[in-house]
Amino acid sequence: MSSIKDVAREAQVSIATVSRVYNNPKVVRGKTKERVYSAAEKLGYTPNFLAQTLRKSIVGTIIAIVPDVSNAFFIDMVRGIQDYAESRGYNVLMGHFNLNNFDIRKYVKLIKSKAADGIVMATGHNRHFKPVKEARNVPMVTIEEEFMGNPYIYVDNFEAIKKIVEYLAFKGRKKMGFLGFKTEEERFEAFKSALKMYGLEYDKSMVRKGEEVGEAVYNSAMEYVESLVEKRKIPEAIVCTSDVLAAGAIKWLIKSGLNVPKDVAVTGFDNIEVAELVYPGITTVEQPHESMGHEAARLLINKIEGHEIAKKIVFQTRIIVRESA
Amino acid sequence: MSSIKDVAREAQVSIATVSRVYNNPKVVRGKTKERVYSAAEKLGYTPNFLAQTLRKSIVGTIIAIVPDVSNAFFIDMVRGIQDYAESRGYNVLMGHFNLNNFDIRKYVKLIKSKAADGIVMATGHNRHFKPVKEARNVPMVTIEEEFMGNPYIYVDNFEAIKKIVEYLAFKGRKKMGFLGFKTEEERFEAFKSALKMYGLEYDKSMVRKGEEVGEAVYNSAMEYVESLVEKRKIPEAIVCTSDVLAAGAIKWLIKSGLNVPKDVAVTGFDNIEVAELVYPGITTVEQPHESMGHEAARLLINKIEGHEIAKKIVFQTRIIVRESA
DNA sequence: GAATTCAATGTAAATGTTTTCATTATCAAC
DNA sequence: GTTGATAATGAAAACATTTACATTGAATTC
Repeated sequence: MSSIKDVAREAQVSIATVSRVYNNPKVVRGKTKERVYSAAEKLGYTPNFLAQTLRKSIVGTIIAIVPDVSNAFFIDMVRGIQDYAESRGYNVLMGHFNLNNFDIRKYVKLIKSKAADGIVMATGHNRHFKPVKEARNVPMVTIEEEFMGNPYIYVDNFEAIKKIVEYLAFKGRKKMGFLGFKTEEERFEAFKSALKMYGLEYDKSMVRKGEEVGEAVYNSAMEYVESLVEKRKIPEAIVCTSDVLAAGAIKWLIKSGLNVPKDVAVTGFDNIEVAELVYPGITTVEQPHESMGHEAARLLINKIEGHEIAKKIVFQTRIIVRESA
Repeated sequence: MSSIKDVAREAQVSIATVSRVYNNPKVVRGKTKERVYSAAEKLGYTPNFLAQTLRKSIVGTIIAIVPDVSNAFFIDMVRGIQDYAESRGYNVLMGHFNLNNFDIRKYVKLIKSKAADGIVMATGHNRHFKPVKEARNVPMVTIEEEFMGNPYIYVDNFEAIKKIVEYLAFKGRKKMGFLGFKTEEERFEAFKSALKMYGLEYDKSMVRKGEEVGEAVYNSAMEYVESLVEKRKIPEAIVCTSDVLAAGAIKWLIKSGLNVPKDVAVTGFDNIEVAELVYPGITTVEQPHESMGHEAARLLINKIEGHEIAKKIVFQTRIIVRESA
């Protein structure tokens, strides 16, 4: 690989001039520029990124940490992050983690060692991670939940679930079940509080909150439906905390000879492709994943570059009505 | 940020010794090591990644380029890449592309500028990208198809489709349709050739090959089923080139009052979560996405580190039988 | 006690840039 | 033809490391 020195020699100028041609071309004479360009072309020269950032001490890379869950909406989020980062000239380093052995220190180290400038962490499990002192001064933005006092992007889960329950209540459904995970406390609280708000009875036996770690989403839905059928306590509606759960529930309800939505209405959360793909299509809450990623990256990069940024950005959701409810 | 110099001063040793403590600890005396460690601890020192790699001229970063399509299996692939890269101490930089305006030169530049060491490109559209001369000596491994003579990871599509057709023929299905995309030439050829092999008739009116670019997968399935129903030419089986297509087809078949699999059997490709999630579950071909990513990363890193590597790795597939066929 | 080894450490060059400051070239004005 | 101003360029320091080579000091051998 040829370096700036080689180009300088070839073009018969100093290395400073070559550098200027790339960084501040207007200060160098047209003819000299020509010489430098053709020398660079001839030698196949590309400025060395490492040397550049070492000298300028700004890296231009952010880390996106997403959970080790093949959930379609994380891709959209990552794309949002990546797209925006690119528009600001930043690269995105992929990080992912297993819920059961996540150690953010690995990523913090990348920041401290100047391999990257900041972190976007996209997960709904922040509360389960203990704060690490090393992460004190690391530029960080989280999605879904706050973490260590950093700015975060947030979807109004409470309002979303309230709207769902309201919609179902409006359609005349009274006995409602809930299918979600233990970690989704906010959504569950919203569910109970919405029931109360609309004067509906809360029946604990129609609730399942699975362990997120290591439990297949699909199995959770299956077991839930099986237990309902066994107990002969079929709700008129089931509020699910994801489209995948909803799809699973629908499948097993149909298999059990029940009709969706006639016997049981089912709602999802996320509005991922699956919601449109299954039959009946899933009525769900749309989360603007890509925009969320976008905003997260924007906040982070602004923070990295020393601008004042918002402490919290709340996204509102909307209900997408399909056939399942 | 404190540098090696500060640590050296604090520990009263030369910077070379500090460096050795991190890179070759066994050559430095226990007591000295102690002093250096505690100085580093006190100053919160982490070796500067940029300076390290600049000096050592090995970066430890690979780029993973995936299509700008939220297809679930790309996540698995990326995870495979990331997982393996991590095990070898490499970082993964995310790249993605739009089919209609992809320019690999952007990523090639990252390699030339030493921001990364090599590229894994995961797409089934390589043949549509024109070779760029800049990419000549860039370490690169592609998934699904060859590109510019680079090593690649490959799934035996021909064999896979043959097995599917065989399975359907064995189940007594005679009139078969095909739903895929124009770019999936190999799978289509396999379909036709398998029909011939089993003495079945090829009916062009039961084939749809959509334009991949810009066309929603879901719509493609819908239009396909609608046209079949309209023409009153319902095949006994439909071979789809992805699970998403299959799910869409199933949905519209059911909506049209047909029974899957009784009236029409439907098969997918990929074995992504959706295949399990919908009702009826989709009989499909499993592609080992994660392993493919894994292997791709392995090949690439070995190449980067100068080892001899295979020109091509072929993965075999297997049929996963569910309810749809 | 001098010579020999070898372990531990230090010195300084090298990696490829950017940028400050200094120098030289160019040109207009007198 | 000086002078002065300005435009163009160069020299060298700085960024934070690693590492080949040199030096020191202690232990071992005779």
